[in-house]
Amino acid sequence: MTNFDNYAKSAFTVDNIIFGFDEGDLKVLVIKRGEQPYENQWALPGNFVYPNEDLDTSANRVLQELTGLKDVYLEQVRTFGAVNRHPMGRVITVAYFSLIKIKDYKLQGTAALSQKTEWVSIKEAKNLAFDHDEILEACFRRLKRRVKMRPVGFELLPRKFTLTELQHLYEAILEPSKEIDKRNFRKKILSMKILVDLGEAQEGVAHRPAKLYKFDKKKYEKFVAEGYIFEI
Amino acid sequence: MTNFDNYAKSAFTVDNIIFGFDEGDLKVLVIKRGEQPYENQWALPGNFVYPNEDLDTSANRVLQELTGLKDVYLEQVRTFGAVNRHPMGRVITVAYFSLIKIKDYKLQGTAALSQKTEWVSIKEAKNLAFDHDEILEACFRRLKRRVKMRPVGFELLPRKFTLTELQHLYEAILEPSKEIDKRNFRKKILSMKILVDLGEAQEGVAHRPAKLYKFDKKKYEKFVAEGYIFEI
DNA sequence: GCAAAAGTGTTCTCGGTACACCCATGC
DNA sequence: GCATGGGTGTACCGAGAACACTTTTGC
Repeated sequence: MTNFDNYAKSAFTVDNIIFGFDEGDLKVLVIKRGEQPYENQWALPGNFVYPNEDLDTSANRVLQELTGLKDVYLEQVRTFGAVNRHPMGRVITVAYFSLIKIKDYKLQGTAALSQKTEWVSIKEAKNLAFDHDEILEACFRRLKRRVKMRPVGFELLPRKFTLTELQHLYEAILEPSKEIDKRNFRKKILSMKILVDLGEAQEGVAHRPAKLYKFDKKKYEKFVAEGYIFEI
Repeated sequence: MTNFDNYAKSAFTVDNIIFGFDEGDLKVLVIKRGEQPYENQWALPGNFVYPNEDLDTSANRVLQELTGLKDVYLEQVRTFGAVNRHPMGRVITVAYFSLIKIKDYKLQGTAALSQKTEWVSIKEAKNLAFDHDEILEACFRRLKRRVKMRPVGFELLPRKFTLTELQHLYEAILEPSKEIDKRNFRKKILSMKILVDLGEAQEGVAHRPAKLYKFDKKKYEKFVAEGYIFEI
C-alpha cells in the first residue's frame, strides 16, 4: 500500500483473514502496519487488487506473500464499502478468509519478511486498524456457520489428527464456552464415514495413545454427489 | 451507466437483484439495456456507486429509482470481479438482492420510466448480459438458504396472506418440483407462533375461504432474543 | 350437487442428547 | 501405581415424515 496516489480515487483492495488452529485455540494472523494511516497498529493482511488480477487471485496472492502457501481453502465473505472506512480516499475492500494448517506456515513470503506478523487468539484480536474489527467479526461468524455445513475444519488440522483434536477444533470455533459430548461427537463424525483410520497411533504421550485419522475428501465428494449433506 | 469514461479505470458498481412473487412463481426484475455494451439484451438492474455513497445506500438507490420503494429487505450477496467481466474496463460489482411485495411495485422510478423493465420467472431468466447469469444464480442460491434460516419469505407476500400462499412461496423458492405436505407445513409454521390469525377470511373465491394471517415481527424478535432459531 | 381449495390428527422412524466406566501409556 | 487422556453403549425424547377425509364456499 505504498503508492496510494497511483491508484484511482476509487480503489479496491482485498483483505484476507487467515485462520489457524494451535494449542486448542483459533488464531488469526495480524500484521503491524509500518506506515500511515494507522501506523504501528495491528491490521488484517490485505492489498490493492492489480488491474489485471481477479479478486480470488488477489486474495491468494496476499496469502502467498505472507506464508508462502498456496492451494488453501479460501472463501469470499463480504465487501465493506463505507464511504469513510479508509482515511485517505474511497477504498472498498472485499473480505476473504483462509484456513491453513498452522504448522505449515513459515515466515517466508516477501511480505512476511518485511513486516511484523503475529498469530493472535480470536478472543484477543481487538482494536485493529480501519474497520478490521468489523471485518474480522463477519469472517468469524461466517466460519462458524461454514464449519457446521461443510467439512472445512480439516483444513486447519494436520493431515493426521486424533478425534479429540478434531473435537477441540469444533469447540474452539463454535462455542468457546460449551463443551461437546465426547461420545456423541465420535458417534456422529464416524457415522459419516469420511474419516479414515490410519492404523497409526500417537507416540510419546503420557497416556493411552490416540488413533490417527485423516479426512477422505474423495469419499466425501462421492457422498455429496449421491445427495449427502454434511452437518454437525 | 452513460458516461463510462468519467469513472476511473477501476470502478465499482452494485447490482440489485430484485425478487418478487406472483401467481405462484418467483420472479426477478430485468431491464432491457438501452446502450452499449450488450445493447438490447436483458440485464439485472445496477449502477455505479457514487463517490460519497455507501454500498448499501447505492443498492437501495437502484431499487428506488426502479420501483419507488424504500425500506425493503436488502442483503449483500457477493462481489464479482473477474478481470474481463465488463468489456469496457475493469469493473467489479457488488451483488445484492431485494425482496419486494410485487403488488406494491409501480413503474414510477426515474429509471423505470426511461427503460424497459420486466418481471420474468426465475426459471426463464437466462442469457443475461455480462456475467449476470452467474450473479443471478448466486443470489437465488443465497435466497434459498436464507429463506430456510430466517423469516424473510413474508417480505414477498402481501401483508395479509393465507397459509396456502405461504406454502406455495416456499415451494417456488426451495424446490421448484417437490411439494411440501400441507399438514406438516401448517403444523410447523403455526407452532412457531409468529403468525397472527387476523380473524378475516378471503372473499370472492369459489371454494371455502381461507383465513388470513400476518407475520408478527415483534413477536419473532422477542423469541430470537430468547434464543429461538427460525428454521424451515 | 359439484367443483375447488381449506382445514385437521395420528403413527412411525430416526437422529439428538444425556450419561459413567474401563483402557493404555509414561513416569 | 497413579495420573492422564482414549475409547466405548444404551435409553429416552422430540421433531420430521407419511398419510386421507370432512368442510365451506361459488356457481
